[in-house]
Amino acid sequence: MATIYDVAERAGVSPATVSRVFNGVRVTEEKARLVRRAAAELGFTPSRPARALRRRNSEIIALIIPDIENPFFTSLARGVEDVAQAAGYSVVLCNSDEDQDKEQRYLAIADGEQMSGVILAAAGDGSTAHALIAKGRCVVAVDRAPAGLDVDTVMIDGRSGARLATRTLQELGFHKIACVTGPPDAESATSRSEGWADVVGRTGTMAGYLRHTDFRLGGGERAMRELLGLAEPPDAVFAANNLIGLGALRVLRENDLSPPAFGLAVFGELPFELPPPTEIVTVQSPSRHLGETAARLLLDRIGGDGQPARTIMLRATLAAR
Amino acid sequence: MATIYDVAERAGVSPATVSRVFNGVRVTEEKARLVRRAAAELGFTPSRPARALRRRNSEIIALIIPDIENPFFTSLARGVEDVAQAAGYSVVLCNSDEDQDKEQRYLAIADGEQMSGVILAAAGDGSTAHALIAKGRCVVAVDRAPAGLDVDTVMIDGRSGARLATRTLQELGFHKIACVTGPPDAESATSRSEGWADVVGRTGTMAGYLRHTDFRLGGGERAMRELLGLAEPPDAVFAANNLIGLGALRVLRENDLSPPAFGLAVFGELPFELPPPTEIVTVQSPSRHLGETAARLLLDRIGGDGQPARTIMLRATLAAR
DNA sequence: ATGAAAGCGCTAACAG
DNA sequence: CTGTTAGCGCTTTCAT
Repeated sequence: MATIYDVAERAGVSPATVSRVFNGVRVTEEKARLVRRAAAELGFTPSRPARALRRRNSEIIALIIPDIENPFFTSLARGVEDVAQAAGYSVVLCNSDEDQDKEQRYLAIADGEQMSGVILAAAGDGSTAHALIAKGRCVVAVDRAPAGLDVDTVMIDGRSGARLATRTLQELGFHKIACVTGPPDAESATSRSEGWADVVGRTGTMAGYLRHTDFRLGGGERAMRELLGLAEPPDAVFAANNLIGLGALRVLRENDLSPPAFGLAVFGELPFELPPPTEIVTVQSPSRHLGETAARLLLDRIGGDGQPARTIMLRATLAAR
Repeated sequence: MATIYDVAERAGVSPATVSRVFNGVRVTEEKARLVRRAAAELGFTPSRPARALRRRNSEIIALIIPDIENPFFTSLARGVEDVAQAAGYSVVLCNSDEDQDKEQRYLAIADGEQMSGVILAAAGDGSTAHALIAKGRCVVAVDRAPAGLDVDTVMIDGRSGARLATRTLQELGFHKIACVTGPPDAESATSRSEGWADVVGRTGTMAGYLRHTDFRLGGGERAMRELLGLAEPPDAVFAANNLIGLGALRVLRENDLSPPAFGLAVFGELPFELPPPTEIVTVQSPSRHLGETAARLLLDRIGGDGQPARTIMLRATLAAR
């Protein structure tokens, strides 16, 4: 492993000069050239740990997401990555697997690793980030606002998106619209069911039509089965995320109730867009944009921006059908 | 930021003892307790850069994949993660976006960051990894064997899987079977088209039925359109990966040729399994297993295993229909 | 503009 | 078993 000393010796300059060249500090063009050549000849790569140790900051940002197999989060990750890359930061993707312990472990790593900041899509109530924040490290919450965490937050306006979806189902002629959403302690879950309730509540068909489950395929299947088993089953369902929607769709098809025979509205993009024909009402969540925005906020903070915490709401839109 | 010196002082021991406690080296239980308490009180987290600098190794492994939005790779990532975690390693996920430059940049980071090793699903011919290997760092190739890179490699036996898929189409009564595969310089692409040729070649219908494109949705669409435009179009197609398959499916549906009217076989799992009914022949690639195996090989190497490079072939299997 | 030198926080000999 | 000490490779004053 070549070091700046090796490079310095070979180039006939001091280590400090080598460091300067690699950090864009002004140096005579001639010496710079010498240094670059020597570095290339030696296959020199600066040691990031050494630099991080010295500067107490690693130019890495951690992105902690609860499910790497969910296209919503991978798309979000792309957004983060694009912005971070452009600013010279690397992104470490951490998959918490909806597990608070794993999440905590990753937060500890982000801390110990002296990473510049963390973008967190929290599993559960995400209280685990407090320690980091207390140490003055930059944290941005995305998609899920952990209870009582005073940080910049980027969210999807779930309530208005849910209203949009539910209203569209009504316009399509459905009137017994159920709702399957995520766990009651997740803001993203409750805001969406609230949007649904805004539209459907007054019609008085709420009894038993609201289901909380997990944001996964299995949850959607289970809830859909329960709904179909009701004495008076619904004629349509609003699924609060893509996986729930997919699970519901599966159960519907099993029961020969494919849309549009049975109304289905889904919050969030389906993977790769299912091949048409799809008679499904889709509310596109701007996942990539969400990531870009979160990254930008985080970079602001890393840059020393000290204003009070902001919350940004991104609106979901009806996909063309 | 508390350091081991702060902890040592507070606990009334030497810094070395603190270090020992945090590294599982034997220390009197009493002192250990003292240290742990002091550390907790100070909110001490060991500095990973400092440790990495000193030990010249960071207990991080990089996983470089060409497309984070492809479920094949996210599933592979899960496999890597599970094994690495269990061994106390963190995984850094890097998305090269099928871009050699990005890939190179990530390899440089992995080097500079003194990461313990790299698992690489190379974009293109991946020659870019040579420098790393020359420096004696551990590299394992996965899914794609970069030309002339002498490292452990984990692959899917694409040829036999492709044979399986093509033969199944034949058994279903299709006899003009086309093949859409990836770029000719990707081993994963050519091995699959070879498997297809093994089965179909003798029937003499090869003329114009083999298409090379990229491993993406758009590539599948384009190739499928071309195939349908042929004077004598095929009656079935073997898609060499999931995205190509999805693209082909889209075009088929546009043309009212949904399977099973037109035969479709796909190598690799479709996202979340498309909701049934699916009349598609699917050859499941053991993506997660692939990741687990690669991680295990890498950990072996990191552990100092010096045997000659191994190549492991994992077999794909026909999914139940 | 450049060099000398002092650490950043930790680990690993080496002594005791 | 424990403490002392010398760096790991880099950045960054402070002089020059």
